[in-house]
Amino acid sequence: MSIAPRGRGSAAPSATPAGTVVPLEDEVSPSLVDFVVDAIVDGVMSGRYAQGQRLIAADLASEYNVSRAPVREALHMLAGEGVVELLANRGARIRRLSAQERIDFLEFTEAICVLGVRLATSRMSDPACRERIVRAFEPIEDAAARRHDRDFVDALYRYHIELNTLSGNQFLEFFYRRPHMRFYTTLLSDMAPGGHWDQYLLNYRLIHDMITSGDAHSAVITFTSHIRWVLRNMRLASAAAAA
Amino acid sequence: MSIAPRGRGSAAPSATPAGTVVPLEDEVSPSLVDFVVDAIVDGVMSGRYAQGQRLIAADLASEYNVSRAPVREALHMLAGEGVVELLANRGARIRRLSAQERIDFLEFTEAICVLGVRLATSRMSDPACRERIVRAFEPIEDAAARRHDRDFVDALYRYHIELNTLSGNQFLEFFYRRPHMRFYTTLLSDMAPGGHWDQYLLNYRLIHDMITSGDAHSAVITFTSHIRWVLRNMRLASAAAAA
DNA sequence: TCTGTCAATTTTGCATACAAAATTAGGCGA
DNA sequence: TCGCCTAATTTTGTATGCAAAATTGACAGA
Repeated sequence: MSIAPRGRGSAAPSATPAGTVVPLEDEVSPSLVDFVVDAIVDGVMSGRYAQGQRLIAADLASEYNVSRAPVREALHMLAGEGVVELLANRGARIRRLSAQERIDFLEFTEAICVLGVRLATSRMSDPACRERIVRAFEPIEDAAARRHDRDFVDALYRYHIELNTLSGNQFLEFFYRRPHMRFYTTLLSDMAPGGHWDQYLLNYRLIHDMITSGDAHSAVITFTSHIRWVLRNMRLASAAAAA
Repeated sequence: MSIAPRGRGSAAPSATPAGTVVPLEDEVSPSLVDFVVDAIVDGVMSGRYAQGQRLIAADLASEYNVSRAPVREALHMLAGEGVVELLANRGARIRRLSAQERIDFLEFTEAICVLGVRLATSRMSDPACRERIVRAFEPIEDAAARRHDRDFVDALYRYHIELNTLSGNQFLEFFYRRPHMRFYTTLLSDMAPGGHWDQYLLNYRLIHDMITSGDAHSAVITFTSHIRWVLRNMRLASAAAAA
């Protein structure tokens, strides 16, 4: 586990029994709130916190060796992001997405990412941009070779971060980089490549080729078709599971 | 101004000088955090808080007659939403969007709303759905007749809320209803209809006709063309202002 | 007049205290 | 055994205190 920075207030919360993490002055001092936010997001990504799990402020406080105040502020921040949900008088839970909501989220993401694909593709005449995209594709190949679904979905997420950054649309970049997008995207890894690793990778290679060739229209068509195919698979799997 | 509910803690914060709002037990008691969040969002919508304005926690606390704790939690929540930005050791400001960021935001919104337009249009065979959309269009006509840009943009926002709700995509609905979408959309009213009221309204009537006719493809094309036209106008106006 | 410095003031960030709501545990009757 | 009631415990929501960072303001020197 990491170590909480320490700035102001008075000191670390009083009780510091045997095995707890002692806070130390690091180089810089981001706020404890940021520290806790990052820790919780990491915990969710790594699967340490499960969907729907209740988060007890006091437990988090002692785990990260801070008081409840920054923990509660962090939880409210994450609630604003949509990563946790706050129940009146009953604290915070990691937000849980039903299969349907995850399907809906992917459909939503398609709409967002299409914009990034379209705008970034029209910048491929710049070799430096093209190079960034080419490099961002490598982890996708790597994760697919290892058949590691979590890494695969994460690599796809990072690939689209690159696209959205190159798009030149600041808002798109800002939005896609926020923790909630990473959080929700991670939740897709349960369903994403499913049993279709080969076709999935083939599709993305095609998308990548279209993007790097600078043909925005074809890139959009190819990307959209791929996501619609994934959505069909997810809906089929979901219907099968219900029956 | 409204009145803060009161639940637990101990009581209202000690000092209650002459003209301050005395908290009262209302029917229900949503948390003070929710109360403050709503109050700040309302303040931003109504223009009482300006873009970039610094929000002093202690001032808000005494204004709403609560302590700083719920105010800080509310500010963190709004920071998670992207309505305010938190600067380290320097508190909160209402988020300010540059002209370029507002243009980028509209381009982003296009991508989102296209999904709602497409999905909702395919539901127009249900008369009840169609009726809701038809009614949601009336405030648009009304605001346009009054040439009231803020109301106009707000009516457009609500119209798209209806579309996104009818879309059946729960995530789209969830996302579009969040305060930050309303907040950012409101910021567009500076630039939105600009000097093009008549064409803008004509375009939206056409979009509305396409949607209610149930022709999803045409609805998407019409909507996209309209937003691209608005984007061109905004970019021209922005370039002209820079020169 | 402008600019830089330093003390006074303001404001933030965090820890802590405590009442009320929620949860848990234990016991009692069916 | 099961369900229900009540008391003990946990947990939340809010208020408050205080040290450090940021801001303000007054003042000296250019």
